[in-house]
Amino acid sequence: MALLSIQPRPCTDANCRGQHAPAERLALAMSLCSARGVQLTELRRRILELLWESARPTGAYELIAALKRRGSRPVGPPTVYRALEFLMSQGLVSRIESRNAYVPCTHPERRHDCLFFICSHCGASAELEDLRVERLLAEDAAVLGYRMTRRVVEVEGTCARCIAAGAA
Amino acid sequence: MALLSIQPRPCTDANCRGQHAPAERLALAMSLCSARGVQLTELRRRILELLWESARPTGAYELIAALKRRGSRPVGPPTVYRALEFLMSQGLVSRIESRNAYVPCTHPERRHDCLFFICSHCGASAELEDLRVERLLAEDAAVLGYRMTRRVVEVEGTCARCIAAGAA
DNA sequence: TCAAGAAACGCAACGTTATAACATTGCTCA
DNA sequence: TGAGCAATGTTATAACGTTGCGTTTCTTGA
Repeated sequence: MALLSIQPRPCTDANCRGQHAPAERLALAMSLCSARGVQLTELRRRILELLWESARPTGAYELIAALKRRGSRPVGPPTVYRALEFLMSQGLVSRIESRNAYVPCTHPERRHDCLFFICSHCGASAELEDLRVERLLAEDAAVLGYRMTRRVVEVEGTCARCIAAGAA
Repeated sequence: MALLSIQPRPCTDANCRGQHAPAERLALAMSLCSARGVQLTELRRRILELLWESARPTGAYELIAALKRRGSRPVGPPTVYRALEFLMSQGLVSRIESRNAYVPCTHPERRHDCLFFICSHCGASAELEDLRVERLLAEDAAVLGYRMTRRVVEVEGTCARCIAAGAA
């Protein structure tokens, strides 16, 4: 399940600065962390790479199994969850709430909550930024008197590939 | 924790038809089910009532405990999860993904995915319908080539009451 | 350069959420 | 009257996540 060969997911952002090749992504992640005075340790980097290499949102226990397959000595759940928490705190990874799974962020240099589109057939996910949605949600929050701190927007459906392949 | 006295959550919908009093809500749920040829059984009704009575999204195991407290003979997790699945399939209940918890829908007669606003301080949630958000998400899905089947929109923040009460 | 403190990690045990697999009940209807 | 079906019960286990505490590694500053 998942964690295949290296294959960056397509960028759907018109303003993409082109940092989606693995080497560039790693360089970006490292430079962001060092600029912020935090450590992108070996373990954290390996987990981030595993997420980059996966075709879809990946669960914590899948990551544990993948690390073991890669020959790293076994790590327990707390270790992986701590690394994921760190990566999320740095905007490098997002959690997909509806799947209990994690995806790498395509634009960690911008701190925001993205929209996620998840294919219920193949499991793949796409990330999108839409300021109009953010504005509307902020507006609705204000109407209700809420001070907004976090957005979870996850759209489930069938992706173009699976529709073409005849999926329901 | 939760499941206090009966206290319908406020309706934030301008077109509200006023069915939020417990008796009216029950009548509406029963009439919807019978019109659809499905059974709102004793167990399903009790669980729905517990959700109505709760001040916030309620977990499955909390419901199990609440049923036991109420003197119903003990039910196991599969039983509760099946009832919740039924209630969700009928639009009577929604799942809050970011909390692993369940809330009753204020407008079960309209089949749609709502926006949820959740207070990270007191845990209360509010439901809102916003066609503009739905339209934008549908549009974004179309751009990506997705056929949308379900929306999860959960905004976390601090509610007006908690802000007033001096919460962070 | 080395002690002190902080950050990261390892580990065992446990808690929480959800489902699989199979048995039972009770009702309807030919 | 018993086959068929929906709903529920039972047992076990899978899947996801956390607590608590001890050890290692890194940083920092005299």
